[in-house]
Amino acid sequence: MTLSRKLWKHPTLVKVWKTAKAIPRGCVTTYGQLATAAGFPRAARLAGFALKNTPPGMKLPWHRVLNAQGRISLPPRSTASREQRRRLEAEGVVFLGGRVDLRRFGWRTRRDSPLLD
DNA sequence: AGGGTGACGGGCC
DNA sequence: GGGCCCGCCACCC
Repeated sequence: MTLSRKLWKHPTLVKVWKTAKAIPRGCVTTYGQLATAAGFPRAARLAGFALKNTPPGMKLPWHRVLNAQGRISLPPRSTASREQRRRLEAEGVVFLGGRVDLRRFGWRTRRDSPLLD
């Protein structure tokens, strides 16, 4: 939105958006996992940047991305954060004490969690 | 070219 | 568990 349209074609960001689209309904992932799954390990901030600058109109489950503690990373009382929580709960994701249990609802990919599955 | 900034994360107290 | 402190990638002056 606030940034230039040139960003919308940036290959790195495109990969992040594309990966985000694959997050299944009812699951959540973290910024770090999203970045890793997109091919950029240790670039969690990149994932946050990409989501923040998602091209208007692009259909993508941005609400399924939480921080590593299972919390919503948007400003606490903002309409955006409430919207995120509302959407997640509508998919059956449960919040306890403002947190989502990533072991229960976390999206598992082969690449970033070889220990599981 | 270099410094500041994020919807972040992991290591260390 | 909660702060701090860096490192991370890409963007912006």
